[in-house]
Amino acid sequence: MSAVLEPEPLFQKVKVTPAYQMISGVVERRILGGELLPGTMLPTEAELALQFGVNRSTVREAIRQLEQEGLVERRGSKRLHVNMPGVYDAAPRAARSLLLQQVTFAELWQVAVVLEPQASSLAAAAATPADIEQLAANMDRLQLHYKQGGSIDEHALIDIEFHALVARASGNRVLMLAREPINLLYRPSLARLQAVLPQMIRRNLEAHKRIFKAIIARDVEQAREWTRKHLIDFQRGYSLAKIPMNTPIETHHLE
Amino acid sequence: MSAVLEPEPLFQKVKVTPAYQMISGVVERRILGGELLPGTMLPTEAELALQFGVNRSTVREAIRQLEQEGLVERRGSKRLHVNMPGVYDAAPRAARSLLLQQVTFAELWQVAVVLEPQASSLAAAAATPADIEQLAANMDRLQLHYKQGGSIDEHALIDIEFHALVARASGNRVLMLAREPINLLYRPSLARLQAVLPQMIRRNLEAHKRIFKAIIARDVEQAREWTRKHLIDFQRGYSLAKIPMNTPIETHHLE
DNA sequence: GACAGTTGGGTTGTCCGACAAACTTTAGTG
DNA sequence: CACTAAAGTTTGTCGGACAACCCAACTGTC
Repeated sequence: MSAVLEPEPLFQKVKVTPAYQMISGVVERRILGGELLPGTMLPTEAELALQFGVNRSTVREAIRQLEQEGLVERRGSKRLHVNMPGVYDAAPRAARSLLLQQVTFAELWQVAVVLEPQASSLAAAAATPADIEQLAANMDRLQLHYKQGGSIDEHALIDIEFHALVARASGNRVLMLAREPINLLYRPSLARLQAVLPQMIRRNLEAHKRIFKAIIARDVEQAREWTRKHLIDFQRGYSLAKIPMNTPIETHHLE
Repeated sequence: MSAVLEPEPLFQKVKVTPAYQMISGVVERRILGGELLPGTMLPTEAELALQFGVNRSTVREAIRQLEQEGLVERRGSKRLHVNMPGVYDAAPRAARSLLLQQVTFAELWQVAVVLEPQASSLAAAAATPADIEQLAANMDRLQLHYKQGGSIDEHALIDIEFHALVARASGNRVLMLAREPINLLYRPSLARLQAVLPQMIRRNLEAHKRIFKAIIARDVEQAREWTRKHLIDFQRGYSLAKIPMNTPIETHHLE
């Protein structure tokens, strides 16, 4: 009607949020805020519907979101449990889409070469006895695996775990999150490389040993430096194996 | 029954997956596999229900999952669009949970101080004219904002954008993803700091200028070095402002 | 009384049908 | 031809319903 003269609107457009989003939001904040502790059992869907005053269908849509975020989990196809995701397993989805985007080894390496030394260095400063114990266990497994000549892919897994443990030992949650894509992309790269250069396994074992020792010794600089060399060695492996750095990383490990 | 003698079971337990998971799985694979291109408009819920042969409620639950993953998006009005998450906006969820976990400035900084110089350095090597244009535009805005003395929070936003643009100019998708948490956590830190130290704004402007120039000049080392100094300056600001490094980063910017 | 089998309640996964609100398209009007 | 009003779509939400499944209590037998 009187669209000509538009006197400053008395009210702003209200931001209307769907109920299912409100609900998943409320639960999310409760969990992240620490009110709902991991392991807590949530009420049944019907009960939730009652408490929130909405229909069960609506609650279910909210649940699907929370499930996807990893904040709640269905144990044994039954009741929902709160499941605060440890920072490390936070971003698997995103990394998966990376894989399919044909990320190259060069991209992976350029990030790893700065993040990993930092992780080691921080770990040397901050590692707790528990961290070190876990690292030691990992070293043992790697050594055993080397002696017994296990499968290449399994070796790659242990190798990756080592670096993940180092990152965890740093106690830096941002670092752990930032490292997440590396974690995922390492495996195919490493496996491919070791398939071509078997001697790589031995070199890796020794590199890990040196890094581990530096961490125990609380030698921040040594830890950083050995890790840097480890990474550079990794890259050298690629050129030795004559694999171009801009090769996309394999994607067949997806499902 | 005859539970005593259990001859090897003829059939294994079949893994039964809920329909909503099957559906979200199918769509996910289609998108990630490249069959459904970003921007494609999906059918309506009713149509999807028809095609999959399930009820609309079931389709909706599947959609909630896909939405959460960022693979589909409600653009503007209503209809669903395919939205292959460009690496940059990939991990907002995870970063949010970080915020609420009371991440400290020290943790943020320890990651930024290695990632950002690397980003600049790579950008100096790889920036396209389009990248540089965007960076220039950002510089202009920052300068304008400085002269006119705009709000602190807005300044922080432009500042953050600069670093995000640099990362994008690196062309390294892993780096962009790894940087994501930094992106989110920067704002509160920066805003807080600038509130206490107004001169910080001028220093930032000049640091950006130097980094920008180094990138245009394709000077890889300079770009890295200036960025490193920029970061160290940032940290120094914290101690100047007498804010302890292990202060948790504010969380009230959440919603 | 111990134990196996049965029964029944609780809970999830799925479906059907319905309707208001918001948006889009179409038709109609000046 | 612009512009408005009506009709049609589509989403968000609701209520109810039911089969399948899991768990626990119950029951009858030895």
